[in-house]
Amino acid sequence: MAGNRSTDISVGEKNKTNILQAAEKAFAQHGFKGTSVQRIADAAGLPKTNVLYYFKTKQDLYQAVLKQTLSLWNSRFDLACETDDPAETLAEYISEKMEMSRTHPMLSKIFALEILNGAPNLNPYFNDEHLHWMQGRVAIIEAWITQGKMNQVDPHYLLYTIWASTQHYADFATQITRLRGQKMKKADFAQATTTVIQLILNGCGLTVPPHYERSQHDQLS
Amino acid sequence: MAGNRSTDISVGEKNKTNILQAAEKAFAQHGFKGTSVQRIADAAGLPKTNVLYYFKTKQDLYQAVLKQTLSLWNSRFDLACETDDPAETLAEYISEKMEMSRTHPMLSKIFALEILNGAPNLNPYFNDEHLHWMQGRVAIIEAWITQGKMNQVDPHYLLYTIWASTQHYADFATQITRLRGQKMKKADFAQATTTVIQLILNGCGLTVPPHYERSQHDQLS
DNA sequence: CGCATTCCTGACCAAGCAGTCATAGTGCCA
DNA sequence: TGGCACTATGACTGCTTGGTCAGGAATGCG
Repeated sequence: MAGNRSTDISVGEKNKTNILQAAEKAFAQHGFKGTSVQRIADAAGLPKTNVLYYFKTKQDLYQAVLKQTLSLWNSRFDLACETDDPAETLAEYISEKMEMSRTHPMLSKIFALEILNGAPNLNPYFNDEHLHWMQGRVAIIEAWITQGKMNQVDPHYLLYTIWASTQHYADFATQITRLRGQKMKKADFAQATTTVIQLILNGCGLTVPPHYERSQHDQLS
Repeated sequence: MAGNRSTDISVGEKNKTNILQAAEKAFAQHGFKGTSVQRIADAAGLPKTNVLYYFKTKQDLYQAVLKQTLSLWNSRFDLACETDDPAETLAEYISEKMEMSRTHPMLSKIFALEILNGAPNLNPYFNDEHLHWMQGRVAIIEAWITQGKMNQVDPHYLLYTIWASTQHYADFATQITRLRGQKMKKADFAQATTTVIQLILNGCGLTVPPHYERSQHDQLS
């Protein structure tokens, strides 16, 4: 038909991404067991058999969604080194993770559900990567401590705290929304981000870089 | 038969608690949808019909488990007032929550799963209680700030951070275990607790009370 | 046009599920 | 002894589910 000449992607690819989007939403909300292929198909506006045509099994589809999820873990912190400024580096890392919680809450939820279920679908490859990443980051933080750049804080628990307090805004959004009476908007996330940065950086004996400081008009009376 | 004369609880009560324990474990690991009544029955060593005899529906059983879960939220912080010492109060609160994550990880997971699923089973009563609690705690923290006892930190985000970074050790135990290579022991929890306290209290501009300080032999080289 | 590949789908099936029911054992009190 | 309440359970039912299959439509390409 006319009008679609610019889309050189095949109909198959288009359908696949469409299905993946619907699946992402469904899995994030209801978990693997709680999501039926029929529900995903309905959300994607396709017959169930068509979904099974592109992804042979529900497992395959879930694995594909999970793969996207793991891209969440990429960050500029991956490339940090011990000569970097800890305050700047950590603030940016927290900022990145908060932005992830805001813009991709469903992927965060899927990861959380996977962990809660005992992570049966996280393959050894990811585990190794993850462990390797962890060891590298821990070494850098320990170097910063040795150099006297920051307080002595166990790097493992520091990282867990950063993950927890940022992912929380995606995973526990339901709870937060109920307590606030409305969903967190972009400005709320900005405020939450500065608060988390303030807490953790000060907690490490670091000074919050000017760029990440609370802006004037956000001050309490 | 002989031997049971000291147990004045009826066989029914004994079975009920037995079933509840099995259900707690199963729901925490596989969620509501992912748990079959049969599985719970097997874990409890009873025929499925017997489980349904005590709890008419799977929903009922889940609700009963969830009710236990909500007891997690009780804390000595509930009774705090603005004349209390913020450092001492918050340190104790964090300590309590960490202890909950250590001793009742499954209940924490069930709560997390419930929230992730959109909290369809949290009744309005709990929501109201929870909101009321929140408002009370926020007021106290704001008073502390006004009194100059601690830095200006948005109380809401402070509380979220405390919840997140403590519950994390229950909900994400699988991830932590894989990264460490082994489960966290009691001593590890103690260290994690002091680290979280240090981070958050320093983050608020508070001094960690001596009792909650890292002990000497835990120091890094 | 002709053929192959990709795409699409209704009908169907076996398994697992929550929940019902009829039946039966058990302890207790009158 | 009879009756009642509680406890227990195998057999069964109706429904949802993931997945198969056979056949048909669209598309691209020589």
